[in-house]
Amino acid sequence: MTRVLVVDDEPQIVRALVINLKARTYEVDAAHDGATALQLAAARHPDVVVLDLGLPDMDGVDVIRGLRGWTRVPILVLSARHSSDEKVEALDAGADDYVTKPFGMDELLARLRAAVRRAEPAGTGEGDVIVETGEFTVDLAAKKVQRAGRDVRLTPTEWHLLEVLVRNSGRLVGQKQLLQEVWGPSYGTETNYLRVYMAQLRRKLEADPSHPKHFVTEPGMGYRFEK
Amino acid sequence: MTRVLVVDDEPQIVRALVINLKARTYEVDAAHDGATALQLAAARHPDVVVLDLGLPDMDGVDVIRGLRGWTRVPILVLSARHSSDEKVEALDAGADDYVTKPFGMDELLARLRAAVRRAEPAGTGEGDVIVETGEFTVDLAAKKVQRAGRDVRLTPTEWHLLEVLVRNSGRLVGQKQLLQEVWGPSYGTETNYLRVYMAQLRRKLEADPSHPKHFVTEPGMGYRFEK
DNA sequence: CGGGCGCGTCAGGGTTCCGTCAAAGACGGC
DNA sequence: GCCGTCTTTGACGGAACCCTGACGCGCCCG
Repeated sequence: MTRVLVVDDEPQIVRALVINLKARTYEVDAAHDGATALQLAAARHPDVVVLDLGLPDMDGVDVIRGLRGWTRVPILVLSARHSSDEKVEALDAGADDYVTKPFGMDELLARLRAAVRRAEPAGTGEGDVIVETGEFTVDLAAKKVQRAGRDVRLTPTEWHLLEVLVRNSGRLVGQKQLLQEVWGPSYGTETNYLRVYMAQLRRKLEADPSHPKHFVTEPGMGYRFEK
Repeated sequence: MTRVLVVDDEPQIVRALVINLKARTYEVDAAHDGATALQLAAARHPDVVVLDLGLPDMDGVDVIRGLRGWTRVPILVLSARHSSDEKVEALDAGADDYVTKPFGMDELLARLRAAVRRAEPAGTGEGDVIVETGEFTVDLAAKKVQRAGRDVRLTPTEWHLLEVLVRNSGRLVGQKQLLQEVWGPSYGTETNYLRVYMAQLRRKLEADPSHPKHFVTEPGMGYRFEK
């Protein structure tokens, strides 16, 4: 199920979007100002954001920057402004598309589909969404982990953490980046979360959890997943 | 260098685009019909395609489908048609964006930048910048150092120091600059830090630490990293 | 020829960082 | 409204890391 975050301060627009999106089986969250939008984005991790630039509390472009600080989620900008400069500024700040009001619902939905489609992982054909180690296998598409032939049960947070690490296989991921990608942009310093959840992952997946081979700690820097 | 394929049958539009793109150091190919476009795309593997839908030999949407059969290259559609149905059809066929003529060049270029930006890998396993010497390799993105096939563990400070030196490969880096980049702006004179950590780096990476080949001391001035 | 300066090396101590455990709090399902 | 699961906290021992001071060496210059 695709999750959409709608951000607009005009209730009738939000209403129209929510109705149309829900009718097409999207899951929808709505925010009417920038602060709520950033908070909801962090909490719910939408697959795409529809963002009106004219918000009551902050500049829409700053909302884009706030999101881009920690996520690459597609951002589709709505705006009453037709000026070329506004469009360029929003797009260069990290927006993916820019639609001027009034807009046609069909067109908006088509642009939304396009944004979601290209954000999907490229590995549809033969791309290996499955990562194997000597002891366990991770299927990123199916969100499944197997060990010794048996499915391993992971909580949502555990899975999310595993996913970020596996997607950066072999590469060091800084603790700040991990925290922000899993818990949201305001959690850049709560390193104790990492300690607890890394321990959970190792207990569930490593052969010898106290001497991890695949989830390696780099003291003072971050963690690294190694096949 | 980013390569753009421009497809349009109106010579003046192609000309305007080519001039503007080349001025911004894009590499540009141009086609005036669909068949040539598909052929050029296959031969040159552009990073983004700008496609006019009104072509003389075939339907623009079929060009999109032809491309999407084998590539996910971003496609930015240009069209004189404002109808919503046309847009929806093109977008659902696999286009990434749809701009109606007449268009502003600034806006088009901004949309092009957005399309290229989101197509570039978030960080795929390969494609990292790797610096090699005869004895060890440094992967700056993965924060990984290998020597004789084995991973070498570096502490945060050691890594930071190595990073500054490697980023200035071949150039002399003054001790003051090194100190300030690694330890912070208020540390301009504690040269003993440098001595200690340079020794650590050499012990971990040089074949003969007391006769360094890659981390060269320039007495009284600073240090230099040599491949 | 001797002193001074800059650099390399080593080892100890204070501090930060990490793994582990347990328990309270929040959330959702029945 | 209760119960089980998941998340968030807090505390503690141990490990890793950073700073520091001392010493030896080679080079330049007096």
